[in-house]
Amino acid sequence: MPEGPSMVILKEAVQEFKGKKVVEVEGNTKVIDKDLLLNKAIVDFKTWGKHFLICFKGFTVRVHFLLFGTYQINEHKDTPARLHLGFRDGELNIYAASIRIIEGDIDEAYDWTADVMNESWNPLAAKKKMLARPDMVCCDALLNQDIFAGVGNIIKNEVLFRIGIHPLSTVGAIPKTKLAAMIREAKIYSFEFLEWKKAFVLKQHWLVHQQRNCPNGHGPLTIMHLGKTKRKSYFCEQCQKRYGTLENEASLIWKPPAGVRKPNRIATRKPVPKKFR
DNA sequence: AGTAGTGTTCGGCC
DNA sequence: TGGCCGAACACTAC
Repeated sequence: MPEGPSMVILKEAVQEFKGKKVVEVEGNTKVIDKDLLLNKAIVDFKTWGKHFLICFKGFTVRVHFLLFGTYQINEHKDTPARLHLGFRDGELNIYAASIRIIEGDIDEAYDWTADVMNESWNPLAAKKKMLARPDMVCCDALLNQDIFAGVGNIIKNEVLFRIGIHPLSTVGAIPKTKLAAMIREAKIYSFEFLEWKKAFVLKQHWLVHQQRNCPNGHGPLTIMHLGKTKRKSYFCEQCQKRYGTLENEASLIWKPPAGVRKPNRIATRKPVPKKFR
């Protein structure tokens, strides 16, 4: 769900509700005054990076799906929705997402030039932002939503492999052609991601992300949690060149704690049989 | 069947 | 004041 292209898919999928009046508001979100939305018409749907935006006159509902969020259109699960919008003919259900209201003009709230999927995406602005932080490592730069809104861990790993740059290379030290390639590929890969995801063939195009071996035959990939973000990087030491030196290198390499892991779910729930969904 | 992950925010602590 | 860290969130493909 979470990366930018998935938000574009969602936006396209809900076009039938554009201009339609919300006639029912439910859900366990705590931050929405349900009466605020009731009987209001949806002016537009927008996306900014990983944000899905439901625009009303004078305010916008911001939806962020984080890692686990899901949605359903004209169908629903039996679990309570975080936000349910009912229309005269149809419904939109959002689960496990972060919801917020943004007051006022949405153009005031967002820098559209930072969104790799937006027509206002500005590569030069991205270049400026990166060169303002020359010591930032490339894996952090790509995940920085102020610079590359919409880019997530998959796109990060694939872009760095495509351009042959080691994730711990610093932004200021890589050749300018590589900097340009990084910015260019962030957008190109995002749109390829979009098409592959629509065709349900995204995973089979991954060259390094969640892979074991270098696609160019260099043997096992290196897999480490890197950068301030500590997100998993998959990369090939031979294909991806490292530039620049780091004073604080140790702090940018993280190992997950060994030993007993905590359960990642609080309660188990029996899956609902498909025929009841 | 148990686990890791397409992510961000928040409070607490130095 | 601010950076760093862990917890929380809560779904599902593999």
